[in-house]
Amino acid sequence: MLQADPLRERIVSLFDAMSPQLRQAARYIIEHPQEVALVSMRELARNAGVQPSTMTRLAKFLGLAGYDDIRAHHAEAIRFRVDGFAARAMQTEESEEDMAAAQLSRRMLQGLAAQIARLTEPASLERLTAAADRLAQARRIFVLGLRSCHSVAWHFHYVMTLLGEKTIHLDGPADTVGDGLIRAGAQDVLLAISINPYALHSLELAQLAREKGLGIIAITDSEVSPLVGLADIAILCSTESQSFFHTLAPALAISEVLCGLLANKDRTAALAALQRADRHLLSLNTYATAIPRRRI
Amino acid sequence: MLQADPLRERIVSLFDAMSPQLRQAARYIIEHPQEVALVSMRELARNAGVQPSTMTRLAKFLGLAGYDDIRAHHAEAIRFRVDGFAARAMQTEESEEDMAAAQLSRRMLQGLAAQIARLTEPASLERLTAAADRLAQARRIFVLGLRSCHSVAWHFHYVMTLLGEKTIHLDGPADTVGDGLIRAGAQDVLLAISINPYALHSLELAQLAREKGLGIIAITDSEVSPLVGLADIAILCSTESQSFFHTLAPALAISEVLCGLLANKDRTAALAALQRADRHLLSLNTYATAIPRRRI
DNA sequence: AACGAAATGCAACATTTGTTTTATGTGATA
DNA sequence: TATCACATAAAACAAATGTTGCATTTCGTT
Repeated sequence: MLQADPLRERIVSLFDAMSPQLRQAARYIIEHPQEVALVSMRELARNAGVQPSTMTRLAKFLGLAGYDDIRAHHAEAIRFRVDGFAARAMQTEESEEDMAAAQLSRRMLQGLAAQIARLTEPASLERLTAAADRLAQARRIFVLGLRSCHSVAWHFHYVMTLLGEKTIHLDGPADTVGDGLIRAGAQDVLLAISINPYALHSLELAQLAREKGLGIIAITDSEVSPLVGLADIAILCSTESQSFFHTLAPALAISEVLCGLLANKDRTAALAALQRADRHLLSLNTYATAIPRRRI
Repeated sequence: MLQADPLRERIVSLFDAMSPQLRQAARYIIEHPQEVALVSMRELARNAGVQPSTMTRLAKFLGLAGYDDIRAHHAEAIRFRVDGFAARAMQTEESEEDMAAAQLSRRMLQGLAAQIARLTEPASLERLTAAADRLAQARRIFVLGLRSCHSVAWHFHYVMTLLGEKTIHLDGPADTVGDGLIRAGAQDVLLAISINPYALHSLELAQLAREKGLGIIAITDSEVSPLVGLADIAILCSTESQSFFHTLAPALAISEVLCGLLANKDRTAALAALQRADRHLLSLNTYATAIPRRRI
């Protein structure tokens, strides 16, 4: 609430020009900004000790169309504080219609950045470190992410293969996705990634893993995700975006943090493993830094 | 945000006993707690995709007198949070090792958020919209991302399959990665994703595509990436992270923005396509929202 | 003191709100 | 298949909301 706030400043600057009743209303709004968004205008007027019409008149006095503008502004301020610096206004329907592409892009990116930044809340960090501990203890890590979540699952698996052979990616053609679990046991952990809408197969496999005694770490999108009940630890990521689709960027960020934490548990071993992987890939000519001269 | 909250816990614990519509309403409330206090019930219902009556029924189902109890509770939560962040700093009673882990996590996440936020610079936005335009014009889009970039390529492809059949994912077993380009021509575009160290195969395929006359859009990590010279448009994303590994979160964000921009070009068509995809997947029983009862 | 203008209170208005009632659909049971 | 119970959608409802017009009061000016 200490941020620059144009409406607030306007109220203050025009305060001296107001009538006594307007001042009383304005003073109450300045001193109880959050109440404006939380109660009805009539109740606010009652609490401020003025007539309802005074609130409307105050809005017009400020050059606004009506009281709703005041409320909308204060509601936005609350959202702003909760979401960090995200520009909200997702449900504004019509504005999205004619939004310039650049504007849509900016909004999407800012939203993503805010969602990732929100993962730094203590509750999330605790779950992240707990999950990393559990994964570190496991004999093997089975990684499961179907459909849209495949990208996250595969990324985690890929990075982990650079570190060692601990992970097994539950994926494959011809409906062999779950075959990896054949030899899974109580010493192992399943890292399951699934977001709404939840792939049925993911849930089935997670439950199977549970029955087999595996520990389960979930990356999912809600406290009421079906994975939460199955998992020992569930890390939550928001998936909402200003476009048609869900976003997986926060989920990917979580996956990357888990990799980072795991590597950090034994930095020298991680470094050695990475060097070995480097040598291997180098000897296979996997990488290049310039456009290759094509053969023939 | 994730503090102990009796009503919240009650919703979660009773979630499994709810009907589908009640669940949808409850899920939205769980995932958007602040909105409950900031908008009217009818608008909340609209955003949650349920009937207004469902909100009332949810309140009664939870043992409350009416919806106003739900709103009052969430409003109270917002009022309390005003100085809640002082209390939050106190509750961190972690071991030193966890402390370090949490610190690393926070640093990584903040870094990722900042990198994505930096993509909103005008130069990036221009390239993004130009790339989207080019992709929209193309007859087909070939998507190429190997090794670590597979996750981004696949995510782009997956989302685009929900919209139509425009993309072809250059991937496959048994060294058939490049086969998709056999029938590629000048009307097509290659979306190539590659970051340092650049997979040799990606560069070879990009060059082949160039020779075949395809347009090339690149998502890569540097102005001096070998892809920049090949590409018509190169979108740059930073990949540095506070850990051992490169991050792909910004690249994924770019991919998501491109999808969003493409869908935005014809919103009604996109909506129709998504609905058709929905129906298809629904009829295949692909998704579930609860733990499935396992067969035998 | 009297006038006029501005400020204020009050009541009626059209909307919108949350709720309840009434149909309609849907899926399980016998 | 028929039946029943239940979940859902649609419509109707009273209560409240924000707004407006008008009457009253207040206050400065003459």
